[in-house]
Amino acid sequence: MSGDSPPIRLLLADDQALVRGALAALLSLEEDLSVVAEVGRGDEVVAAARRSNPDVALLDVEMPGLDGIAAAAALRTALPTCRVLVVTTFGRPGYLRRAMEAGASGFVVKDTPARQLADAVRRVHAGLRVVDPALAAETLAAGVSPLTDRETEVLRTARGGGTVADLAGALHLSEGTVRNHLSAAIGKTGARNRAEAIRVAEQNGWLLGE
Amino acid sequence: MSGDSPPIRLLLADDQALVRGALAALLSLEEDLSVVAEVGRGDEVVAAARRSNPDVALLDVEMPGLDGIAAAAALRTALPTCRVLVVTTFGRPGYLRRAMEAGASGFVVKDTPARQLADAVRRVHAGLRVVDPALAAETLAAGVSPLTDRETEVLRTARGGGTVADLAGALHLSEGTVRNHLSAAIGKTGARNRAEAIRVAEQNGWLLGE
DNA sequence: CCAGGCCCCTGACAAATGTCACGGTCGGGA
DNA sequence: TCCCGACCGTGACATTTGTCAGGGGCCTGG
Repeated sequence: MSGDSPPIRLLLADDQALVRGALAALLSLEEDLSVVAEVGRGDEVVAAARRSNPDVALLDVEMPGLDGIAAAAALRTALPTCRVLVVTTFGRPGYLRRAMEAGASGFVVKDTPARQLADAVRRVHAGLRVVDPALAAETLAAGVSPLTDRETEVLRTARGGGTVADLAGALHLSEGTVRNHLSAAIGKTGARNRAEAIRVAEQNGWLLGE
Repeated sequence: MSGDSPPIRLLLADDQALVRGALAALLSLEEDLSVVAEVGRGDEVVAAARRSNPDVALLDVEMPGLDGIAAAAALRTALPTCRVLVVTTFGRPGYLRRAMEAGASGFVVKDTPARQLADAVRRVHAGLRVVDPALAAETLAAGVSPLTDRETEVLRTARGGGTVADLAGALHLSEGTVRNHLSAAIGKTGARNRAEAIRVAEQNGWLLGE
């Protein structure tokens, strides 16, 4: 923090241009931080990082092209020295878990006061981990997704809201199989509906990833 | 814009503290703008505005307590001189329509480049209207909600994802009536499902307000 | 006054959905 | 090796959902 060390180089990834720019403005107020790249899609993160060589990347989870978790994983392998701080709207347990598994160093929800963001960045840059304690507890409580791969896939496809026949067609499965998977998912989520099951799974962040 | 006129006083309302603070930072970079109040709930807008007497209020639509549209209406009656600029994540046709009906002067989606925000604020302050042309066209095309009050209410309640019996209980209606309203809504939205109907109505912004 | 719209209810029906029991394949442990 | 679990499928079944045709009450505008 003594004035003459080079500033921390930041990459910002968020699909909403306005908040992206606003975050850039916010972070640029800090003397020791410098925004060196901004992207609006997950699949542009690695390329931009290669060009600009940031110290810390702030990634949103909900992004077109590639979600922030996957982008974090890709970034970690491409530039292992670059730390990742996930900044997201939704504090879903599964998001946090998967972000950490993907190699993120920090996880911040957009509810947190603006002043804490710069500190989070500095902490992450210093090699520390930044996680909201309450969310961490919730994550432990929620546990890993009980859904099998196929069930997850079926549920994710069902999100669009089609009939069983549609799902069967889209997934190249029999209607009966689709119904079985859905039934299993409904049971495991404790829901009474397909719709409820989708909501539960979504809130827990179980519908992400491949 | 000649340097010595007093700055435009701004009120910011957004439930996500981080973006709220970030927007404040972004707008504070402009010489002629000054953020005089920040709130995180719709039902705090009027009180904060009374205290700080802003020239322009930037309101998010999705907020706890009171949605941004309703807050805009309340603000317009409480402080008619204060202009309203709605800043929202979703460019839903119904949102724009209702924002305008509520007396908003401008409507900006969070996808727009950050640099345009300050200009939008200045335009609104100058008495002009600010609307994304593409979204305006879409709004005209989408038209007013075809749903009757009751249908809207049933659909909004059904969003939570319960069985017909649940809805009937929550709304103090007969199950048959609920089914009839749902059926009508499904027909009017062109959907094939309850779930699809909800999605369509939500995307068009037909599920807001009372 | 009457027509028309919205609201509420009933009852019956077809279609979609959810559940269950069952068999079979395949791969990875014990 | 054998067993277990995930996976795919079938078929039958109960339940829920969506549709339709009615009926009445209430209000509003012509």
